[in-house]
Amino acid sequence: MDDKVQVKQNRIDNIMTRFKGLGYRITPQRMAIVDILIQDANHPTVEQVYQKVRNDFPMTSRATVYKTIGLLKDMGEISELNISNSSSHYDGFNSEKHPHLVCNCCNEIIDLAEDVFGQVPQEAVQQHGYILQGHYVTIYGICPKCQELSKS
Amino acid sequence: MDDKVQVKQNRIDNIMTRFKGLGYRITPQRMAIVDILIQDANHPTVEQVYQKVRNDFPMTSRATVYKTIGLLKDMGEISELNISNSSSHYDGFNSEKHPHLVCNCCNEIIDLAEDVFGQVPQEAVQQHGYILQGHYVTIYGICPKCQELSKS
DNA sequence: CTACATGCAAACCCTTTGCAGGCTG
DNA sequence: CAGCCTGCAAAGGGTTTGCATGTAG
Repeated sequence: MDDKVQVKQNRIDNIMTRFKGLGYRITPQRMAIVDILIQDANHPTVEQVYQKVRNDFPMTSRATVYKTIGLLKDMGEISELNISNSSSHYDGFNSEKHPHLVCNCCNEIIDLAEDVFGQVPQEAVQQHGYILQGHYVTIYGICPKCQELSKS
Repeated sequence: MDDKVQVKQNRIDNIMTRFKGLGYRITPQRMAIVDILIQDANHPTVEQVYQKVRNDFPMTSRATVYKTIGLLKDMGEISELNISNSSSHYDGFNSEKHPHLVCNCCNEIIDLAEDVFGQVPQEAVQQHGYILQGHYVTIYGICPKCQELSKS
């Protein structure tokens, strides 16, 4: 348990170091935004990040959230999930490495273990002469909680 | 070859019959839109469908295309691909059954064979108590044509 | 005559951008 | 003082909606 917390903290520190190295500044808001994206296992949307940052920094604007998330995306530190056609969700870890399980009812998004699909994408791609760059897997279903709710 | 054409034609006929059964009318424009979505293997966007319909029906508006595609989506006859965060692509066949291979360079989208992943999604989902409803797989890479182009 | 179909324009949502002012190094 | 950071408001792109008109059954 403490290990996981430590891993995330290290990740945040690394990101901040890279940030600095690229000539960007580390501000309290940015710290908070990065924190939310990495700590939060819920793959938040920009709006959700925005609301959370505002708990601590009420003056924060959406533009700042968008801009910071844009930087992190360009740095390859977070990835964008195109789960639905409305707003994008963001994953603080590499989304190509693990599938996502989405509840069609409450929209909960949970991470599945890495490498469930092994070499399958590589083999599938080679047949078509493609060079593999990544793969995204989204599985849809109904979560246990929503199954319960639908019974009553 | 002729088989494939026949399969698609049957599919179009079935959709039209369902359309009628639901109380909707079959108009030349709608015929054309359904035709494009089913015949076209390129997973077109609304804009692309719009442009194509306009070849035959220059007065067609975007709204009509959106509304017709909306109906087909609700009927479960076509599926929406959230490949990128910009405009949606539409697949005339069940997208849960086959992965898509997308070229990061020219944005070509091709269908891979069905069932590449077998029972993997089912197993992954059961561990979390979910009821499986579907899964979407998108694999990204560089297609042979773009590999050639980048060499020169 | 009722109900659906169409085109237009406006509204909407999410995201990006430009700009003026503020702050950091 | 150069350059990044912020908030605001405006613009942008894709999609949806309301309404008046048209048309099929």
